[in-house]
Amino acid sequence: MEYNFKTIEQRWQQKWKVEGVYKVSNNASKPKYYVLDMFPYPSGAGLHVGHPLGYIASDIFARYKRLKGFNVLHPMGYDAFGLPAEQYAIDHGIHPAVSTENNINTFRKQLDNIGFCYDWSREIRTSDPSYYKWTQWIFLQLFKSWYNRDTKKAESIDGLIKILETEGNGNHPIPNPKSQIPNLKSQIFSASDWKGFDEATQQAILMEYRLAYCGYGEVNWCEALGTVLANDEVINGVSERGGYPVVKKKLRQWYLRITEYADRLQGDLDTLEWSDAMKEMQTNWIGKSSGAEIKFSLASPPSPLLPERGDADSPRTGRFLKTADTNWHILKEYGRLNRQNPTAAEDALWQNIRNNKLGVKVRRQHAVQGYIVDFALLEVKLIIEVDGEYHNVEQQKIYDEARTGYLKEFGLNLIRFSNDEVLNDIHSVIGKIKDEIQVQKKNSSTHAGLPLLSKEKGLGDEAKREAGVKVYTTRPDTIFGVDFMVLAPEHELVGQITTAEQKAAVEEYVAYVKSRSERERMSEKKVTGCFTGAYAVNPLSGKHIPVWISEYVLAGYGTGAIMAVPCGDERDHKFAKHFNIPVTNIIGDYYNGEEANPTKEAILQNSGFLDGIVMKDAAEVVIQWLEDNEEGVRKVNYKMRDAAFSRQRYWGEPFPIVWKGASLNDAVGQGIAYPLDESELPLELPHVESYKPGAEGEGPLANIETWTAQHLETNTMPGYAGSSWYFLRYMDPHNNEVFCDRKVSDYWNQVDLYIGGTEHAVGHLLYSRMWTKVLYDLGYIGFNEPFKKLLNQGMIQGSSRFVYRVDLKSNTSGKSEQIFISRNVLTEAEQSESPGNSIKDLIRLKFPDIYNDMDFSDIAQKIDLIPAPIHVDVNIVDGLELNIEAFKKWRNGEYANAKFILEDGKYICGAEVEKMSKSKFNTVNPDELVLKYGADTFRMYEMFLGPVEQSKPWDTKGIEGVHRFLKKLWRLFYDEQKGKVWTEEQPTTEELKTLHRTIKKVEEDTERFSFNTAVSAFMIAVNELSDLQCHKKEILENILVLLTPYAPHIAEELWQRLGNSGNVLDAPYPVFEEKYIIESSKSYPVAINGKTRTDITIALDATQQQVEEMILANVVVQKWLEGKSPKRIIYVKNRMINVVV
RNA sequence: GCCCGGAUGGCGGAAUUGGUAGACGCGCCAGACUCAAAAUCUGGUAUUGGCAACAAUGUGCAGGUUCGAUUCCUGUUCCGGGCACCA
Repeated sequence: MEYNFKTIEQRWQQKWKVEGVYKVSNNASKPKYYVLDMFPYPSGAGLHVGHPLGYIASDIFARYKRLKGFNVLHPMGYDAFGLPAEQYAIDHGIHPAVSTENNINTFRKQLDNIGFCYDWSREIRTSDPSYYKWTQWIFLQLFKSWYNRDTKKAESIDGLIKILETEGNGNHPIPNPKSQIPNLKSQIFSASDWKGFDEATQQAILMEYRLAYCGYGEVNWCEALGTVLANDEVINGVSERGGYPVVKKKLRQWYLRITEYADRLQGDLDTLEWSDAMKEMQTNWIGKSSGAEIKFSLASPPSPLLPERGDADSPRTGRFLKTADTNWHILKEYGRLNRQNPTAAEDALWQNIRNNKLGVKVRRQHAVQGYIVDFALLEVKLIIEVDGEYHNVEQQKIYDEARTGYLKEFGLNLIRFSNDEVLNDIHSVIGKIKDEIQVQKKNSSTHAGLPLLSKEKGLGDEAKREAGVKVYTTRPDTIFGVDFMVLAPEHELVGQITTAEQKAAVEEYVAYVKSRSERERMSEKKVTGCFTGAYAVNPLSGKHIPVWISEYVLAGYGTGAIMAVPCGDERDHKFAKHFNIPVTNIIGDYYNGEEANPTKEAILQNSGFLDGIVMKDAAEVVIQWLEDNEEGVRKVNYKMRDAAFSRQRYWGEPFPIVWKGASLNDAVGQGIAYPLDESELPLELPHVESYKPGAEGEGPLANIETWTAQHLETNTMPGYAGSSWYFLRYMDPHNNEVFCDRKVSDYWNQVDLYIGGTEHAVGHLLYSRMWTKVLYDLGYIGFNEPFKKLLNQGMIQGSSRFVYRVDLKSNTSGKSEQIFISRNVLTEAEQSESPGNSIKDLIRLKFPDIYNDMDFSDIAQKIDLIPAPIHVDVNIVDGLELNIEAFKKWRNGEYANAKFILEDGKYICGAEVEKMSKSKFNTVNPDELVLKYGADTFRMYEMFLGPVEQSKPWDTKGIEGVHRFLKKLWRLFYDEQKGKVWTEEQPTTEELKTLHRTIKKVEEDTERFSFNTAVSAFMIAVNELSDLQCHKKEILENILVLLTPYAPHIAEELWQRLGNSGNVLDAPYPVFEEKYIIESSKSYPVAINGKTRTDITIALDATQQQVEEMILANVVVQKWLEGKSPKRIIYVKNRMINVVV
């Protein structure tokens, strides 16, 4: 009786399906376990052998957990929205819904072949309206929420509105300090301000808080194709298809405010059982760093007319009567001391006006125009003084009046309160201040001339210039080493600061950068940049430094501007060298003049008051100085940016958003975004005939009149929308009331084991973590991390085969000839002095007729003589030998008339390991292997290839060995001639030892996902049992249970044949017993000086002394000792013995 | 460029905590069964030298720590993945 896998596998697959054995219940007394595969995108190419690797691993583990008594959730479905289906629709005119459906059917058929234990009653598809209804619903929750930094969680936007109505936003500033809202003068506003705003302004402000918000972002715009391109569709600034130019274009986009979650996404990594590498990748992506944001004011270039700071003797220009710099610092120091020792009245007032409680920033003990004032409200040019009794003295009154008058001259108004007023009637004091603020605000438009100065050192006369340029640095300690500044070319100040002479050069450079992708910009080794003509002033050293722009500074990172310290940063150094900018050395011998040194150990030099301090200590000193002097602030920065959450595409979830309030003729996207009512969900994707983008680059939905007439959003959601929460839907897939019943998600909780590739390290895995946290904050689920344990599967690579073709064209007949040269013949020719001539000679010898007919004077022909490799289908190559007959028939006989130069009568192909892909003709279809060897063999072979986590090339050849193993297993039960051979005899101790060693090994290996070694353990067990001629049911049925997760079909068949009732799927897992494998002695390796020379068998309970005696008596050891006595004998129990001579 | 992995016989890989490098399988070689082939079974197989016993070398490369390193450290080369619109 033979092992007939075809019948066996079909029978059980059928039976399991009919009996619904994989259907999982949401309430069971058993403990739960949730095993999930990463959501597959059903591509048109179908499965190749690389795809099922992770699915087999998860299937094994799910089955193993089931045997161990768990209620296991193991679902599967499809991430069915996506770009490829849309591209296919553009190319072939087939609606994405149709091609996706077809692809899913193929996918499913292929999966079923392999015998997975998915509960298909829970299947979901993201493109199904009953699914994306809930994707839209969750989007609305994001839209209707904001992140409260005080409570550190997402909360309803209604709560925020209440706060704004009662206290303004002083305690909850707008998350993005760079945001600009029309009609809003200050980022901070009071409750009454808020009430005064019109609907559009209020909504614009709320948009700045929403977790899903609308903003503007750059996309790759290809004018010629009239479409937005993905990054990987852009190569060297041109489109991959067609090679048309691609530029950056600003388009309205939706975003997720994932940056608000940066800290939690970072911190909660500690609670996850993910590989360190994966955590590290997420950590780097989040990119938390701490340092300082430093303000550099802008200066005109150094010139005789405008004195350098610190040049006290120079005449001051214009109306700016300045305190000499030396005095300025003294005043600041006084201010600092005063702040530390406030009077009772000062403190009382301070507590009532700090933190923007007035809607205006208030500074205490601030130096203004040569005086220290108690409180300065610079935005509204208001000074508040709180006076003690001595101000009633006559002399002081005169003095105070003079001071008031003096400040007034500068447009500064001063109001004065006595200590008593403040301490006894704070409310009326606050009221007076508020009134005064209003007056000042009204007057501000009439005050001509003076800018709102935050301090008295403006050289320019524009507010923007005075505002200066903020840079973020993680190395404030290097501040004195700053030799220049670099802005991102798209930095908003570039246009304003560029001088007339540099204008043309800057514009040209900005245009160049616009054509570059972010990736290209970061990987560029060549140094490029352009001087703006502007200079910035280092706030610590006063030094004027040139301001450059360069592509290596990205607008989205930090402030979009860096202070360049060439002696400490490699890129800055290259830049300085390239543009001949002098380098200041602040690290002494640590800098060799050739290379930057990013050390933190150096003792600072050339660094003003920092001289002599070790760099790592200096950072703190600098930050302190910056904060004390209001030249900068301590800052935690994240590299992570808010996630772009819209696509200008058709095949994705529509946004449940309507734009209202703009005039009727306005395009969609103007006015105010309002959410659809939840009862209107799902907002179904309309049918389209064309997938062309809208006129301004919007998605195809912009072309549908019925859509735009309703002012519905024309963008669609990106691929990761549906996949960010799908693991929740599997728990409760048919619920029409909620996305997932809270009771059900409480039962299933987190995904216990999540299996998928590292390519999702930062995309999908971060987004779904964020969504989970939002849903948790809003109380919809009870856990804040989706995937407890993560297992990364490696890629299965293809092993490509190449043939080498020489193309020749006849001069006389115009006929072309294709000659294929075998790999090693070609190698020989290539290694000769003149490869071209060698190949010519080969052709002359082998095909004189062809040779004589060709004219080799043609340059093109000469070049073509060096053949380029051509991919050939791996299925017509045996090892490296090409099947020439099959090759001639390949591709509809394209190579039917090919000529070959062979070696030993064979054509040997070239080989290379590459990504498995149809275009490389190196794909292997699992269906064919299952047909030939069966699903059980296929499953075990995929596992046997090597560790799941590791990438490895596919080689079909080894599959025979696994198949042989299963046949050998079968023969323990049934003999071809004799039929049934299994017996009910009692097992021997040897047999029990094999069994229990196997139980231990397989169980341990499965637990640690070392499936390849588990397969090998099965092989060893079957080999041993064959040697022992063991056919005993008691042993064999245990092996079958162990095998069930790996080869379920054969295990079930034999289990039933042994006369067991019930499915092997639910059999009890064998229990390992130590007593069967205990040994009394062990064969120890004996090394002399670390080199193994012999073995000695020693009792396990031997003492050091006994061992030493045995060792010294050993003949081999004596030989190596050569009469000397050993220095030391190392005896590690159960391991080895080493004799040191 | 930056971040994360990986590298062990002809091939895939094993060695779980620093302790016999190469388990298991493929391939290859030899043998048994057979008229023959397939299938199956048995034995051998890191490299070099040697009839053998045995010896030397050997885990990408160069160093280091250690009685002992595939394993830990430093540097380096090559290959794979990611880098924000592929999913």
